[in-house]
Amino acid sequence: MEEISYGKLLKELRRQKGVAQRDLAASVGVDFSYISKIENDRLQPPSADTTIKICEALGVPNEVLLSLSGKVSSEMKDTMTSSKSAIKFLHAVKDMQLTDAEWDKLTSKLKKLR
Amino acid sequence: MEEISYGKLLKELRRQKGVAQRDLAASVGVDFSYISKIENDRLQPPSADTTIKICEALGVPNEVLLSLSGKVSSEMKDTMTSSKSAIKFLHAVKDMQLTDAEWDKLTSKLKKLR
DNA sequence: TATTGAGTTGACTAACAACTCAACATAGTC
DNA sequence: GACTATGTTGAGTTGTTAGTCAACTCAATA
Repeated sequence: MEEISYGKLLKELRRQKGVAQRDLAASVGVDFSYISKIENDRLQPPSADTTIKICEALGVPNEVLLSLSGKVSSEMKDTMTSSKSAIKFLHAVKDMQLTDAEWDKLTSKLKKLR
Repeated sequence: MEEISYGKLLKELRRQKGVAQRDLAASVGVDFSYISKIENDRLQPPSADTTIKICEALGVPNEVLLSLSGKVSSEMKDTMTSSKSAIKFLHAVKDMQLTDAEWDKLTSKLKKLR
């Protein structure tokens, strides 16, 4: 089950919406040539923040591209490293190597926490 | 409840073991002057990888200093961004702004998952 | 008092991330 | 066949991270 690259997916999404690289770049706030390189996988995926803006500009959920980018927003990093308990959790999680199903279970447990 | 700084704790741990900065630095693989600056909080805590080496050199669990460093190993980052489900979890967690107690609860739920 | 061991400090740097800028190619259209 | 819209490429830029190097201080000891 090959995973599609960030670039290929971005190109596909952008074309689906019928948006030009320049227009997308303008609404995201980057140079259009950067978009080109990203789409052709010449560069690493953009920062989490830029990816989020891209998703917003294209009207797709952030997660679509974020999960392919392998990046975490600085905000997110702060959330996860702000307390010892959070870091302990991270370690436990790393040691367990959760499956997707387990992640989902954990998310629902999380929501029941309040 | 003031939290001790990374530097202060490192200095304390190192002295407890009776190790000189130069010796610690040598076994970690950094310049000894770097250790000095870290201990006096002149620089930000080292990378997660270096912190782990420091803990190993001093014979204390990684978590002791890692939790104060506010950093996440690249390995950890991979764990957290490797799947869409994990990323969904991260978003849910960010939105909730968990307390320490809640993190601990979540960790115990995590352990009961298997 | 010279030397040795330990720690501190300022200035500098290498590597990387996340881009920009300018030039060019290519296809359609007036 | 010039003009326009779109995309690609190479080289360079900016900021940050994670340190290094050389010079110094201070205390103990031979």
